[in-house]
Amino acid sequence: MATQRDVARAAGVSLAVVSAVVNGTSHTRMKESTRTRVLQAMQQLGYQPNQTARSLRLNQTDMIAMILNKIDNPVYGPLRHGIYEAAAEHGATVLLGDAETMRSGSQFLTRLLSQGTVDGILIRGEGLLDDDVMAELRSHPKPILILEHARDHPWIDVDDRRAGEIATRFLVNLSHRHIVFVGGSGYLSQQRYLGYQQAMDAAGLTPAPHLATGFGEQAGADGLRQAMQAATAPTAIVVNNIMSAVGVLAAARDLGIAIPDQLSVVGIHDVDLMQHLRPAVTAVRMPMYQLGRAGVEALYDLIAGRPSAGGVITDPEPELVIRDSATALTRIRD
Amino acid sequence: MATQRDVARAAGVSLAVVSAVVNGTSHTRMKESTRTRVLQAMQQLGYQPNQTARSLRLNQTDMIAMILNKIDNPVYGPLRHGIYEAAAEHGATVLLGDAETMRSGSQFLTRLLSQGTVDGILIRGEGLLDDDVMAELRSHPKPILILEHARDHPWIDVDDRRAGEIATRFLVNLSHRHIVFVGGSGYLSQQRYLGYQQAMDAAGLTPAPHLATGFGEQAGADGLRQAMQAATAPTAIVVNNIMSAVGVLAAARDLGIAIPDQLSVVGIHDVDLMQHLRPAVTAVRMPMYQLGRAGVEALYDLIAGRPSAGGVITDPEPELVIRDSATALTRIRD
DNA sequence: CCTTGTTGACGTAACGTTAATTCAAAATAG
DNA sequence: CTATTTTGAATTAACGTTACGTCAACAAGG
Repeated sequence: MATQRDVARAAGVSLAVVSAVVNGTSHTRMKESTRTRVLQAMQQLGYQPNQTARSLRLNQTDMIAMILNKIDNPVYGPLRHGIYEAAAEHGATVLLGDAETMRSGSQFLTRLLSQGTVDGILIRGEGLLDDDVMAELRSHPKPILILEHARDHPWIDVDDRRAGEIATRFLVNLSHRHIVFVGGSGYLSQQRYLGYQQAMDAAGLTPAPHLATGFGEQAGADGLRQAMQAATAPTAIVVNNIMSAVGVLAAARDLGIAIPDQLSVVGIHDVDLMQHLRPAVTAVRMPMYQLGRAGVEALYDLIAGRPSAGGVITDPEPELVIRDSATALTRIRD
Repeated sequence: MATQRDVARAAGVSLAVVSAVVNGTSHTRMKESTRTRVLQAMQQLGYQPNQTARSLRLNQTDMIAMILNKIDNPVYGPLRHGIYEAAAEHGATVLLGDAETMRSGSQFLTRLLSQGTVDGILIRGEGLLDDDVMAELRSHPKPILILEHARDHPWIDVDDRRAGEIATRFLVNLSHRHIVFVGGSGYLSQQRYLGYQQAMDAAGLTPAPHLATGFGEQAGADGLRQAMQAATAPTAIVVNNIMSAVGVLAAARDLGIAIPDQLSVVGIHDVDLMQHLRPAVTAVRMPMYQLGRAGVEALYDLIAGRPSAGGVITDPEPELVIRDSATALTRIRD
C-alpha cells in the first residue's frame, strides 16, 4: 500500500510536508496550494497511515486492554459497553482479555507485558489474578487500573456495601423481619453482606449468617434451600448476584414457593433480561456502565500523569429497580 | 525500558545476536555460552520485546478485529468465546468493534482501515454495515471474513434454514398441526422461515405467513399477540430467536396462556440462561462457538493465502435442546 | 542598503526490530 | 603447510512515521 513516501513523490514534495499535512503540524508550514496537492495525491493513491509506524514513533498505540473475569459474563455487559464507548471517545480501541486464562507465562500476558502493545490496562478479575500475575503486571511500563477493590494498585469500584444496604432496607420497609442474605464468595459478597448487616442493625433486627453458596444459578438454588430449612423460614431474601437470583426463582418454582406472595426476593446487580422473567426481578442496579466510563477516564488520567480519581463510586449510587419479586409482608408469620 | 540495544551492550555482543536469541533464529549462530550471557542480561534488565517495532518490521501485528452486531448481544457469547480462544491459539489477540457504531468515517473504521492495525477482520453485522462501509472495508489490505451470508466476500455461517426445519419438525412430530413462525427481519429470519416452510410442506401442512415482528423481547410479545388473534389459534410456535422467545414466555404469562399445556414454544438460538427460566425453553442451539473457531481458522487460511473453507457449517448441525416449553398435542383443537 | 523576520519547504535522525550480508578466526582437509 | 570449510559473530539496511534543525527566498523596517 501507499506510504507517505509515495504520496510525497506523487505530489512532488518532501516527506516532511506529507507528514505535516497528515497531522496538521504547525511546525512545517506550506502554501494552501501545496496542501491540496498533497491531499489529492493521498486520495489518488488511497493512502492510509500506518498505525504501527506511528505507534513506534510516538510510543503510543491508542489501544487499551480490558481484562475481565469472564469475557462473557452477562453482568459485565454494561461495563464492557461503558469501557468501549469511553475508549472510543479517547480515540482508543479495546483489546480483549480474559482473567481466567491469564496465567503466569500465558500468551496474552506475555503480549501485554511486551512494550508497545497497549497504552494502559483495565482489570476486573474478582480474585482470579494471582500474586504472580499481579507482580508481573506491576512491571508493566504503562498504567494499570483495577476495577475492583485493590490493595496496592490504583482502583475504582462501585459501592457494593451500599447495594446490600439498599436491598435490605427496601425489604425492611416492606415490613419484613426475617430477611436472609444469600451470598457468594470473595470480597464483593462480603461487602454486600456488610451492607445487609448494617441495614438489619439499623432496623433493630438480627442479621442471619452469610449463606455463602457461590456464584451462579446453582448457588442461588442451594442458597434458597438452605434458607428455607432454617427453624423459622425467612419471608424475604437478598440475593448476592443476579445470576443466583435466577436460580432462586427457578428453585422456588420447583419447591412450590410462590414469589412474591410467600417469599420476597431482591437481587443485587441487574441484567436487562431480568425484567422479562416472571416474576420480573426486583433488583439493585449497579452503575456498571458508569464504572466502565469512570475506569477509562481514570486510566487516561494515569496515562497523562494527572492525579486520578479512585476509590468507591458514590455518584451515581446503586439504584433500586422495583419490579414484581418483592412485596409488602401482610401476614405476620411468627 | 530496556531495548535489545541495552541488552547487547550489557552482554557485550551485537544487536544481531540479541535478536537471534529472542527469536531463536538459526541464521545467526552463537556459542551456547554467549546465548546464556544474553539471556542473563535480558533477565537482569527486565527486557521485554517491543511489539510495535516487531509489527512494523514484520508487517504483522498478531491481532485480529472482531466486529459484532452489538458488542454485548448475549446470543453471541459463545461466538465471542470461540473467536477469543481460537485467536489465542494462533498467538493473536482480539480487538473489539461494534457494528452499530461503524459508520463511514468513524474512529474505529478509520483505525481499522489504516495499515498495520490488524492482520485480519471478522465481521458479523447482520445487515448493520451499509454499502459505504463495506466498500471501504474492501479496500483494506488484510483479509476480511464475514460471519454471515455475504454476497461478494468470503463468508461462513451456521445453518439457519436447518434450524427452522429442526424446530418445526420437532413440533410436527409432537402432533402439532397449527404451527406459526414468529420471526424477525433480515436474511437470517428469512432462512429460518424457509426451513419452517420446508418442514411444514414435508408434513403436508400449510405454512402460516412469516410474522416478522423484529428482534428482542418486545418482538416476541407482539408476535404472540398477532398469532393468537388468528381465526384458528396455533397450538405451537417457532420463535425466530431466543430473545424473542423470552418475550413470548412473558407475554403468555401476562395473557394467561399456559405453556406448554396450551401452547408449545420452541426457540431458535440458545443462551445458557434459558434453562433457568420456568418453563425452561426448548430451543435449537446453534453452533456459535464452533462458528467462532471456524471463522478464525478460515481467516487464518486467508491470511496465509491458503484456500479457505467457507459457506454454511453443516457439521456440527444445529442441535435441538429439549426442555419444558414444548409438549405433545393431546387434545385435537380444530 | 543592511538587518531582521517570515514564509515555505527540505533533510534527516530517531523509534526498536529483523534479516541479509559480510567477515575474522578456528577447524578441517588435502 | 596451505586451501577450504565451518563457526561465531558484527554491520547495516530496511519497516513508515514524526519532529527537530536548517535554509533559501522574499518582505519589511530602520
